[in-house]
Amino acid sequence: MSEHRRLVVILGPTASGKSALAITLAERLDGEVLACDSTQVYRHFDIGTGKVPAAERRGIPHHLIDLVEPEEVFTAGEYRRRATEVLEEICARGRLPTLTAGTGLYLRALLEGLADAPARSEELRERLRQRVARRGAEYLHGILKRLDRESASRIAPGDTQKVIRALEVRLLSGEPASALHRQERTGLQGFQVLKIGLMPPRAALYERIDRRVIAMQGLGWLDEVKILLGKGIAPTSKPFEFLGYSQLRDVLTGKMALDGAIRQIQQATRQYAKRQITWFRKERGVHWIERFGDEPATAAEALKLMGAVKE
RNA sequence: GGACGGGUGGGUGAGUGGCUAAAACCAGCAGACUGUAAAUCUGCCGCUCCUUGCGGGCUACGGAGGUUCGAAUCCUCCCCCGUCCA
Repeated sequence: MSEHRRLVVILGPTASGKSALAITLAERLDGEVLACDSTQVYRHFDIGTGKVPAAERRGIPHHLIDLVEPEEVFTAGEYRRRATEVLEEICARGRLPTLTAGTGLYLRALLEGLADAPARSEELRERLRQRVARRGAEYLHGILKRLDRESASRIAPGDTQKVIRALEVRLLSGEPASALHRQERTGLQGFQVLKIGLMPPRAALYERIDRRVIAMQGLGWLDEVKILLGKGIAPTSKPFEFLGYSQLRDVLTGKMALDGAIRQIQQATRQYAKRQITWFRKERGVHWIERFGDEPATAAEALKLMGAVKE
């Protein structure tokens, strides 16, 4: 019964056509779309994060988008809570949840759960960061080596961000992160999950990325950034770290020329796509389709996988 | 025509006699990653051979010669590029 609830996950690198496929499937199967994307949860950052405009959603409800303001911090744990709720609601309505996943960590957090570790503490992080500033990254890694040898051996000394998180966990919980990570976690319960992975040929994907950046430009991306800055959103807030937003911010403050910025955004996006591919390759139980999500053949194959169509 | 400055590996750019297949950064390739994840980090990155080693060989710093045990580094001529003078 509860196992009869289904969840379709469409995962893949940026620009692989996840949204298009999700909308097509949702239309055919009475579904609703939910995003698994760390950037689309931010309000006002629309064009560059690739949110599907309302007019192009063909009436399909979209969830887990525009959850927080730019100055807020959003995390994988928060995503998991929200996504679980939304999933329940969609199922209660008797509809099929269709998840588009670009953020591997969030997907894992939702499907497999997170360790029972403490949430981040800004004060503690600040103190640790100051340590790094004064004594260097190696020093902080040395402390971790003393408090949690196993994590220290897994985290590169130069990876201050991860060293700080491991120390934070150890200091706040009293237990090494490595031990907490070994504990049983409860993942998503009661769903039969079908994972469809989009993996178009690399060269074609990169071309599409390049073209999409230009297209976003044509949609008024620069103006969007101008408005964001005009609203007084701190240029240092989280979403300004997202692909393109930092470059466009620099264009507006005269630190960079537009054409150079575009080239840089294209490049950074290609690099990001590669990182996503590296992550998703390890994801288990994925039905890979080596095509873009907006190709008819892809939808046909996906529908077949779901047993919705027989040929 | 003359005077300087410069031509280095895919790019930028250090290097002024041996420690240099040549810093650093970028790009590229591969990878890691359980609350910042569109983030953060790691490895490789001239060719080639094998007994895979702080291993061997070859090629490489505009071109051709030369000096030297040894040259990207010094000398000569030539070819390009930039600036200035005529």
